[in-house]
Amino acid sequence: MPELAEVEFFRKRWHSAAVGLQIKEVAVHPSAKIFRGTDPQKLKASLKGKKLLSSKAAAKQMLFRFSSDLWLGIHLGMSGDLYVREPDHIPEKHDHLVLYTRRNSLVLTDPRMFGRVRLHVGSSVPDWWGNIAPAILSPEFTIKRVTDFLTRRGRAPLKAVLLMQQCFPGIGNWMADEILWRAAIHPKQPAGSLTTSEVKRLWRECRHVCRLALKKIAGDGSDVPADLNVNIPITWLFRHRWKVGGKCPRTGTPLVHEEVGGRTTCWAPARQKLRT
DNA sequence: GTGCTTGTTGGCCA
DNA sequence: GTGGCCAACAAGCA
Repeated sequence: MPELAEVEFFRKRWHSAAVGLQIKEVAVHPSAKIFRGTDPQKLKASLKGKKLLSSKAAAKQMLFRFSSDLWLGIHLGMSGDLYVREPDHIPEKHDHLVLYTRRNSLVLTDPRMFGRVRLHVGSSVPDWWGNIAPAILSPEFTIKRVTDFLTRRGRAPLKAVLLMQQCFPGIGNWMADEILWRAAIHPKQPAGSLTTSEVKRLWRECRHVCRLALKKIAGDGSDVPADLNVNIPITWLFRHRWKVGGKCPRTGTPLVHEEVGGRTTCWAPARQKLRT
């Protein structure tokens, strides 16, 4: 499930529940594939007794910092979820990691196990964290950067290119469709064929969708919204894209669904025309 | 049973 | 070496 804003939502949920608290006990599901590359028993032994100091999110990744230079990196894959439960939570079928504090328990659940958990020890962030591309809302995400990337991936459909994390960190399937729909560009349009003004529109809508998604999904302040997605306005494609017979909220015309770039893609043909 | 699913990676091929 | 495409990973849901 999680794209940029959902990831931030999950980070906040763990953070606000347990920042400053000590991890009294840790439960791991030793055979869970999300621990690939990391020894779950070592992770368990390392985290026990440590205090959660801070956290951050970038792209679809999260990083939780604990005392003693310990860092927990989490990627939620397709179906991962972080939630908070009572202090005596008994792990359920897909709960692969549980961190117990005196007040609650932090639970990582992921049925499909496309997610990933890793441990890092050191005084600074792990190398892989530093390799995440500049955030879309950062000054480094420039029109030139986008133009160069689209040129390099010139023959690929734009939809597929928007999913590439090297340039568009945090964008996933629904955000890509939302951006293309707002920018009024066809998902199959070859990335290298965009006009200057189309690239500019694309760049602007990337930033716009990221900004609004963070606000609506992850919340404004330090508070965590009660639920994911409850605040998404009806004017977004998001609210219509999975409905049978769904209509474009701007034109009222039918939406279509088709696989583009290996992913189910939704668009409004009335707004998004393919240029040849 | 069938055919999907908000992600990423590695292998193949041009 | 680079870029484009696709299967694979695994489990649940309609």
